[in-house]
Amino acid sequence: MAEKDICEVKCMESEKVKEVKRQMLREEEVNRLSGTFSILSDSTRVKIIFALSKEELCVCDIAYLLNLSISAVSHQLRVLRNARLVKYRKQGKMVFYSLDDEHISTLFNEGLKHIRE
Amino acid sequence: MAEKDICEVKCMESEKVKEVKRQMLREEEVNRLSGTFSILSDSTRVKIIFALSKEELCVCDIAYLLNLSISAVSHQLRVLRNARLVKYRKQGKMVFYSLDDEHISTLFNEGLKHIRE
DNA sequence: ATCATAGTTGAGCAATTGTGCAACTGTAAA
DNA sequence: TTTACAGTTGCACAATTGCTCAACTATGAT
Repeated sequence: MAEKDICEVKCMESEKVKEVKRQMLREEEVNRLSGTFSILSDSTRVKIIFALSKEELCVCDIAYLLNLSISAVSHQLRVLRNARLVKYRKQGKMVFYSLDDEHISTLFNEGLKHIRE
Repeated sequence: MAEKDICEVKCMESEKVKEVKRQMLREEEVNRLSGTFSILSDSTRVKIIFALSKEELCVCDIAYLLNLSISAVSHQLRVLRNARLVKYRKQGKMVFYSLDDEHISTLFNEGLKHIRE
């Protein structure tokens, strides 16, 4: 990031580059964008989101479906809760989770379309 | 992930859960999906993809725009190359990069729509 | 051939992240 | 109240990741 690392051709002072610089995303937008994608960048969370896109499920159901510990699932559900991607409903000792963001399904399905070409 | 961790309510043997299990994504799909999202989960790569969605740029241009070292940018460009999200064109000593995947722009813009509500 | 420059690459480091473990909360049944 | 169970949480640790540094390749100019 030192000035010396920048090439001397001055290509970066062209109109083209200035225009890109002008349009560049703000730091906050970049962070929210990469943050959103990073939630979907883990295979456990992908499986959870897929499962919840089909049915409302309790923590135990999810652990069973993913063959993972209750603890691991709960940790990931917290991530999804913090990101407001899932909501939950308590019923006795059990907690039922479901998706709480229509955008995320769209994003998720766009990703599916991508990998399926 | 031990059996003991699974609850004893047998909720996971309901028809509902069996049906989700039947529809569940294959491991390979899950990995490709989370892999795709993980490429977009880093703010540096988000900026690079955004910049390249506007213009074809050389490594130096990108480093200048992102205020990062040539090396750091080159490392990230390799990630994008390996994922076949960018292509490059050599011209003398310089290397010009551009997007090489129409899907990724769609996914990217869907993400933008998400954060902008 | 020699030198300078644009970019690549591997090693190493610091920061982040996913999961297991164990202790904890809260609800229900005995 | 006591006990059991569904789920949560903090800590620790291993694995991954992004960047720097320095050495390297490749191209062009002298």
